Amino acid sequence: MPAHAAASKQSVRARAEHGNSLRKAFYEIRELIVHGRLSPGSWIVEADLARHLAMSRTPVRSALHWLQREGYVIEHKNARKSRMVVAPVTKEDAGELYSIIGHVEGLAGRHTAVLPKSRRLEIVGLLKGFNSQLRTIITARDSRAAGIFDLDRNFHRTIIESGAGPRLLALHKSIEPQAERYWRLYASSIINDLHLSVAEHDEIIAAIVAGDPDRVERGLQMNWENGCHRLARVIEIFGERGSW
Amino acid sequence: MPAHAAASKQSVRARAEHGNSLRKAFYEIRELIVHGRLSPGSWIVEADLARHLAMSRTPVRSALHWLQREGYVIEHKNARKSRMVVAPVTKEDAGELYSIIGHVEGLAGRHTAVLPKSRRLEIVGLLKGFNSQLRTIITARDSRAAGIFDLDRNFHRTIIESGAGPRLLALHKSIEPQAERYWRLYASSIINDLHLSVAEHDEIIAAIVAGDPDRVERGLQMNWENGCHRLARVIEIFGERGSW
DNA sequence: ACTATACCCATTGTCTACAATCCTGGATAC
DNA sequence: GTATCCAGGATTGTAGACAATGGGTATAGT
Repeated sequence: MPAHAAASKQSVRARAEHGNSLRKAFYEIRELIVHGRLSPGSWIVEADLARHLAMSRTPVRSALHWLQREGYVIEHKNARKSRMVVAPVTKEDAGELYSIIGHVEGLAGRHTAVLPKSRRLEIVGLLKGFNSQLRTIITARDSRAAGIFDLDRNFHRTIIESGAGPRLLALHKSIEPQAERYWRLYASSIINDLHLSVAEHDEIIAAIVAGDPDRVERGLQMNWENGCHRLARVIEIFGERGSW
Repeated sequence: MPAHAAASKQSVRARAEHGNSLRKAFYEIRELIVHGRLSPGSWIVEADLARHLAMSRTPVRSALHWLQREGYVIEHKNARKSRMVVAPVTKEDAGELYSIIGHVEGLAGRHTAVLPKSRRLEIVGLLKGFNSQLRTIITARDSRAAGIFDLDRNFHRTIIESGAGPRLLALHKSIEPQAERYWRLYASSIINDLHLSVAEHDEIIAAIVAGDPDRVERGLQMNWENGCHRLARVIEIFGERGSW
């Protein structure tokens, strides 16, 4: 079948790209927002994004709706026309966001706390690993923000994935990445307080070892709440917009 | 401009419908799911829904993505083709859902609890109204499920809208309607236990009057947790699928 | 110079067409 | 009789076209 063979050659590329545009658009646009390449408050034009991502407006549009539902993008509605803008960055928003994440993680943590002891110790092993890596970075005064953020995220994600059911996990996955925006926008300054967060992580680990749901929940909530305070101080100094 | 005039005649209808399809699709499909007209676990075909709603697949498709993000619809992914099915109804899911709602409302309730006293009393006035209406229905043995559900929803929504910020409110609005599915599927049996829920509402009211955030949070969480237990018993008896 | 009005362009919301993929059913070979 | 494979329909994913709307700008009138 030479016809088939010829067709398959073309479809190698097509097959690889068909059905992935929406996902790709979602993650790429989210990346743009989280990394501040799309400045908070700036106005989004579907066609521009579509060109940038080399795809049609259809998947871009859907992706934007997802992002809107999750709070990365907000809608200026004039009658029935919706202008989308990148969600602005404010102290109030950070406070609410961090508080929600803290409570969501707290709820998941409660379940983690009552897992069988063997499983808990397994988890604690991972957590201690992440935390000691963080300590290493601190003492080395190595300020590669990316690595730090990933370690912190892995710490939390490990707890949540162990304890949360599918709904709670999905909720966490949709909310938590938004904290990354604030991390990245104000990272350089947050890093100085990293040792505080690491200490709070130790408390959380201890609580998991003890198998005390209330204590785990409180620990996680506190970690986020304190993180929010630390962040608020920085925002106070540097202003609310993603500058540049 | 006769051409313009002729065009405007056509556009009277078009103008009324332009830009509302997505919203309409979202709410109508959600309604279908919540009311059980789309049976849990059944397989969704975009084109069928589009025909049913008298619109093209595009807005339907977007609406389905929203619903997927919010958990009304889940995705059976085979490679890169996603088949959407109406989210099944299970005891586990109900438990997780109710727990999440309880904690989200609890968090909002904390803020409500620390509002100025005058505002709190104003809120409490509304709440007492809803609750006394519920009592009336109970004593009258009037089992119009719809009214009961709305009253209960208004009770909770009043608290949340008073205390929650935009993010938390959006979160609540996207999660809470899913409880309605369970209400409706098993309503007839839940109503018998309504007096318990009403009593719990009284405790919540008292906590708001006292201005005690912990107590308000606990009250709301308990209300949902107990509701979940009551629901679980019913599911146990009637089976997990939306029958009919 | 300032305001009001009308037009035009930028942008969004929807629709239709097409490409890719999956699933089912039947035909064929063993 | 059963297993396998091909074909065709059914369904999803993307692209591009088109209609509608809103805001900005140029122009004219005062």
